[in-house]
This record gives sequence, C-alpha cells and structure tokens, in this order.
Amino acid sequence: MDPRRPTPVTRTVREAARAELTARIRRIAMDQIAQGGTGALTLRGIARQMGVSSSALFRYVPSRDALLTDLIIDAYGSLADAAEAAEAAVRAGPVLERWVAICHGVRDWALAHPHEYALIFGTPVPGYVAPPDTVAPASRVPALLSGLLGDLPHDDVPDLRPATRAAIDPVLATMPPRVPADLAARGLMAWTYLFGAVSFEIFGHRRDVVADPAAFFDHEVHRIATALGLAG
Amino acid sequence: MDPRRPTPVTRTVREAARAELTARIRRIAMDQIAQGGTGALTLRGIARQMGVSSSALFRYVPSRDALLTDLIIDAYGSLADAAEAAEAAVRAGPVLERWVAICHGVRDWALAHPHEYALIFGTPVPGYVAPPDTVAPASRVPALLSGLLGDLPHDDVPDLRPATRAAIDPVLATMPPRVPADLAARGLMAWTYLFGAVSFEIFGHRRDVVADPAAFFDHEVHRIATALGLAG
DNA sequence: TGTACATCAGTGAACGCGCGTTCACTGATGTAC
DNA sequence: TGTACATCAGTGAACGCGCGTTCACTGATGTAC
Repeated sequence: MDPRRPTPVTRTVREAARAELTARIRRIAMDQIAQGGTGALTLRGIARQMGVSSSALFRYVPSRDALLTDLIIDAYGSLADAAEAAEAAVRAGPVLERWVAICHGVRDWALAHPHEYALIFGTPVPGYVAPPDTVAPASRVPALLSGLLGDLPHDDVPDLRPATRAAIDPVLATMPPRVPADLAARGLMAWTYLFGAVSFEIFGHRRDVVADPAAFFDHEVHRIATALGLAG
Repeated sequence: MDPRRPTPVTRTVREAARAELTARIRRIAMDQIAQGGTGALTLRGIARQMGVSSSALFRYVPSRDALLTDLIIDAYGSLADAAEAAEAAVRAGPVLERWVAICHGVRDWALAHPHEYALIFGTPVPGYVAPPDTVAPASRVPALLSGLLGDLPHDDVPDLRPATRAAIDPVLATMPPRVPADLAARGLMAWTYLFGAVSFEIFGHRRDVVADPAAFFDHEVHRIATALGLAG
C-alpha cells in the first residue's frame, strides 16, 4: 500500500495467488460442511467447484484431514474474535454486562455460522484426534470468562469442599492468580450453561419449546449470572 | 411359557427368527456408530459382520435412513428408561434428591452409551429430518423434569416479565397445569444446564479442565438446583 | 395326515456412483549470473 | 537486460476402494383343504 516500500508482505505474484487460492479452498470447504456436515467435505467436490482438477488441490493441502484441522482452528479463532469484540465494546461496564455481551457474541456468531459451531462443539469427528494446535484458539473464550472472574470481588467467597476443589484443579491452574476455587467453580458452571443454551438452540432442541429464542436467551444468561452470584 | 396356552406372542419359527435378526442388526449397527460415528453406519458392514449377503438386509430394513431413525428412537427410549428408573428409586424423597438422581441417571447412561448420546444430542445428521415418531420418546426426560416442577410449591413464585413468558409459551403448554411461568423458566434452565454439563463431558471439552468429572458433576447439579430455587 | 400352493429368507451378480491419493508430465513463473 | 536453469502450478489418467440398492433366482418354511 505504501508506494515507497513495495509491499514485502506478498512478495511474488505466485505467493499472492497461492494465498488467495488457499483461502478460497477453505471458504468452499466450509460451504460444503455447512450444507452437508463434516461427511460432505470432499476434496473432489472442492476441486469441482473451483473448476480445477482434484489432484491440483494437493499443491495447497496435504490431505483432507489436514484441511479439516485448519477449518477447526479457523472456527475457534472466528468465534473467539466475535466474543472478544463483543466484550471489548462494554469493557468499561460492570461484570454482568460484560458477561451478557460475551453470551450474545457467542450466540450471534453461532447463529451466523451454525456448522462452524457444530464443528467445534458438536459430536467429535470420529477417529479424528484434535492436534495440539487447536488448544490455544480453543481456550480464548474460556480465558475471556476467566478475566471476568478476576475482576469480581474475592472477599466473602466461601470455601469449596476439598474434594470438589481437587476435581477442578486443572482449570484453577489456568485462572488468574488468586481466583478463589468456589468462584472458579461458578465460572465453569456459567461457561457450561452458555454452551448448553447455545447448543440446545443450534442443534434444534428448542424448536418446539421456545417461541422467541433471543428473548429467552437474554433472560437466561442474566438469570444464571445472578443465580450463581457472578453479577458483581 | 404357559403350557396350556401355547405362546401366541411369537407365533411361528419364522417370526421368532425375524425378531431376533432385526434386534441383531440394530445391535451391530449401534456398534458401528460407536466405533466410527454416524458415517460409519453401513449396511454392507452390518451384513459382513453377520456373515450374510448385503442384499439380505433389505428383508429386514427398508433402507439405511430408516435404520438410522430406528436407532435414534431406541436411544431416546433407552435414555428415558434410565432416567425414569433413577428417579423412581427415590420418588418418595425431596425434589432436590429426585433431580440429582435424574441427573446422575442421564450422565451414567451417557457415559455408558456415548455414541447413542451423540446420536440424539450431538450434531444433527445433515440432511436428515427427524420424523414425528421421535417426538414422543424425546420428550420423556423433559416430562420427568416437568413432574418435579409440579411437585414444587407454587406460592411465592414471582411473575415473569410478559415478553419472557411469551417466549416460552410452547413449553408452558406441555407442563402440568398451573405451573407458574417463572418456575417453568427455571425448569427449562435446569434442563439446559444438565444437557450442557453432560455434553461438555461426553464431547471431551472437560478433558483438561476437570480432573474428577463425577465429583464435579455431583457438585454442579446440586448447586444449579439450589441456585435456581428448585431445591424444594 | 398328506398334498398343492403361497409366502418368505437368503444369494450373488450387477448397476452406477463417489471418494482420496499418486504419478509422470507440460507449460508457465521466478532466480542467478 | 538477457540468457540458462530451477521451481512451481496444474493436468489427466489411473489405482483401489467402498457404498446403497435392485433383481432374478433357489430353496426352505408355512397354510388351506
């Protein structure tokens, strides 16, 4: 963009074309999943839609499984971006407001990208083992919630029974220092609830149950935070 | 069994063999799903495992999709049986105890049948439309929870904002008469939480988060009921 | 109780389909001097 | 700036595989009289 320094980002024409095609492959791959689930993801299908021979794709993608992994990482990142942006917009506000913003951010993203949501929170792809690369992007939303817990008052938090405390040891280790165990447990419950509510809706289990999903969602996420004493 | 009245239940040898083979097909089909997900369900695979030609299966099953539907209905029924049995064992006890029993019943069943659980609560099979036959078995667990709400005191329940009340109109219609809307909303939240907690664990999202899933589960289902004022 | 006919279970070959991946090859784009 | 060589993109044929479903057929099991 700066004419004085001829963009060293995309050096050659080849590299530019390569980046563009790689992105296009991923886009079409997600479309396939959106229309038929993980099983509908086929390299031949992508090639067909791109007007290219199927073998050509192997210049850009090592294998079908590797492509799937990339899509999963992308989905985690995209969801985290949405959640972080929603929270950033109200960061100055009270914890309850930030919690609700995150919830709506997650739900709105899930409604806009239901199959990407299913990809990361639905039935695990059988036989597919999530590689370590997925761990970091997968923990961005939980980290956001941990941040809220850190901003909550830590006094007057009751002790957690030692057995229960031990049960959640791993997650305690990932929390901001000195978050009381009982508070962490409630944070984990809030995260569980958010996941449950969004999954219920996305997977169709509220179809004949809730007439106005958005209204009830807003109600329930406020209420769960209050009920769990996370309203600040 | 009664020698005086030669069992009219299974009249002919053929019918007995038929029932047995049909059951065996379903059993093997579930094994396949257990090992490779819905996509691994193939009629040819079943036939191979039964030592029978693939075309022979069409005497017992109209198509692959029909078989899948039967498995889904079976899974709903099996889960409901487990939940109902767990609750029946403590029916005389307080509502909290019955709630916890149902929760553990659901979780234990899910751990014992993770792929059947995924079949009904995981990513919907793409392109597959649940036929009306699935509705009745699918609503048995929710009905069990509704029963708990009916046994809770209905006085002193605050009003629910009209917009929120309207949002959950459909589920109110399925509840025991005169369950207050606010109580129904909390019941729906409890059900959402139970689903979230079990799905989180079954789908592997608590693997590096919770060290002792059983202990934390017991904690959280007690706590959510108390927090939502459903402890009776 | 015995026979004639109808019903059913199971076979094996075939149809048409789609998949991931490999490989030798052609032609275009980049790089070093 | 021009040439010689290396790198890369894309092709098209092929491999080997598995799938759901149909169909004409054989042989066994049931039913009516």
